[in-house]
Amino acid sequence: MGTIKILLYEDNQELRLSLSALLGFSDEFKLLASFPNCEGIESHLKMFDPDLILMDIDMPIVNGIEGLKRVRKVDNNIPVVMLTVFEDNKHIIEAIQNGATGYILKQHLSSRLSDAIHEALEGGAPMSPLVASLVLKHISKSNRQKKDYQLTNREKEILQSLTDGNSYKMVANILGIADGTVRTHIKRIYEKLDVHSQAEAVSKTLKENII
Amino acid sequence: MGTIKILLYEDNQELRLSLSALLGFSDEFKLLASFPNCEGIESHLKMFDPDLILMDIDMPIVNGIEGLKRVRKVDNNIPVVMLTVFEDNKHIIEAIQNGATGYILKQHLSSRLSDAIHEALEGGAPMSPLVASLVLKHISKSNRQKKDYQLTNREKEILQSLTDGNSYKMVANILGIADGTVRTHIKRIYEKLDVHSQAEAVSKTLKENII
DNA sequence: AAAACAATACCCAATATAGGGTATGATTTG
DNA sequence: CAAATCATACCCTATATTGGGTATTGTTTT
Repeated sequence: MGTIKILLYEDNQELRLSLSALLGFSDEFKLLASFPNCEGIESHLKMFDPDLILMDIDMPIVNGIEGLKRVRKVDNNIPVVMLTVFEDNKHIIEAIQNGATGYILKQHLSSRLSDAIHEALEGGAPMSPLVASLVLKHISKSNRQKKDYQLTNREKEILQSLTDGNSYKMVANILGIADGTVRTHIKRIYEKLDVHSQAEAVSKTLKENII
Repeated sequence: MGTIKILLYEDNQELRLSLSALLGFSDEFKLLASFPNCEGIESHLKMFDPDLILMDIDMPIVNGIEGLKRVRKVDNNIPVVMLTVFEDNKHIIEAIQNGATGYILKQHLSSRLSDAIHEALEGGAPMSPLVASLVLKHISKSNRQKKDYQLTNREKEILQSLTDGNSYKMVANILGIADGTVRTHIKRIYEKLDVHSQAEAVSKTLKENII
């Protein structure tokens, strides 16, 4: 494998220099250029054709999240490893949702940078454990403790079917029971969920992950 | 800090032995006991009071996911690091959703185990990069590319309001326009989404993240 | 400037849904 | 074994929703 060509976005000059030095230790890395923010990143991509991008998040003018979005508009594959001093929940999740490849805390840079670059190029997602922990919490939060509405199994089946967009006649057909029976169940479901229409029931069910 | 007390669940005897050896290299680790599956894990917790649990996923009788659930029922804090040979998307996500602390591929055990244990105890989430990558994809998939149904702004507003569970009369009130107008918009929305009821529209909207 | 689109508003009729009942057999629970 | 719960099924009526129209006023686009 040839040299790994890297672009760097970082507003802090000191860190830019030390990253440059860090990458210079090995001649498998080549720092093509570095910029103090993501302005014009689209043209940088064309101009330099990098293998990987290292990107700070908190930068003036055009920050890392915005930069990441711009990159992803034109290239969905190039690894973008985010760097940050802050274990900033919001930014981390936002970066990940926008397709960041990995997320390294600056405090771990000296020990992890080289490994991280290789991992990113091999399809992995280099991540400081503290970052990973935030991500995990985000996930398990998102299927957080669902309220228990004490629905019976049959009621859950019916609510599920309603939630799939079926009218109650369709539900009756699908489950092979009479319309009236579906109605009875639905009445009870509405009582338990405290809703008064199908739309509300579907909305509540999907938003609260009830089933 | 004293010795780190560890419980191990792993059905493969060979691996159990090699893990035991691996932990034995450093006297900061103490393997309290190991079991071929998670049966009786609740009483093991009481009996041994471990600092950390290492757990295989694929085990007979009571597997790692089920074991993890049982642990989390009685203790939300103890780190549980999952081990697996398979980069099995489903299991990984399921484990994480059930509160796994970290997730190490067995192929990385010899190089990563010791670090992983420390990271887990320090509140981090040790994760093989390939695992992390799956997790990230899971997250960004969940806010994936939304189809464009070419709704106008007004239509989006109205669909949003419907999706919040409002009837169209309520929508009319909220937006300060006549019922009939809401109706007209809704008709067009239904056409564009190709649905034929509020429930279907709400369902499609929430499931496909349309707004 | 003509054509297309967006947002507004109304008409009618057929169907669906919501909320109020009652009832029965089967199963689960105390 | 009695009581409670679950799943089934039906009745009635008022209201909501859907699908089919037409129409006016601006605003964009061509």
